[in-house]
Amino acid sequence: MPKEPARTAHWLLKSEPSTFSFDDLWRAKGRTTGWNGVRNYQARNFLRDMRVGDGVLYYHSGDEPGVAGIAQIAAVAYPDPTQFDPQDDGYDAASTRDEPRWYQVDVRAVEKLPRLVPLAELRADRALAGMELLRRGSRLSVQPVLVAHWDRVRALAQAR
DNA sequence: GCCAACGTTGGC
DNA sequence: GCCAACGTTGGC
Repeated sequence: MPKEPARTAHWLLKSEPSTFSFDDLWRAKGRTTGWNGVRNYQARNFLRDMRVGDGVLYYHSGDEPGVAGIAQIAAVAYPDPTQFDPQDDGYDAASTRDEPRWYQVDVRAVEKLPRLVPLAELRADRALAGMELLRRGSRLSVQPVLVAHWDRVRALAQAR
């Protein structure tokens, strides 16, 4: 069997900072948390494509939308336990432990950016044209990011 | 299988 | 508060 080609993937994860901000992740035990609660099939499928070490742009939605920090995938997908908890918002009565419907990964904070890179600035940057995040009405909370866009966002964070 | 109604996300 | 863009639900 041929060896798998070297693979570096990059992603963007959205979070409402009032729910769980990048600083919350930074302060978490091991700077790591389980990314649970995803209940969208497309997003779920991306979660299952993730590998340990993949890069993550940590995006804040809400009042001050923008990229807040850099994280990485710390564990590949495993069943999201909240789907089995009737008290949880993400409870899914149709999901079974034998065939779980929803997955999560572990995410670890790796780098505080010198500043939050505002969404408006991303939109204004021609090098980022075509980024999923910038599509009108884009709501997907888990998105793949092209390496060129990854590099560009990180460069913008260092600018000014 | 179609589609209308409804709910949610999230920017502005 | 408004609205665009979906995803889901349920009737038929």
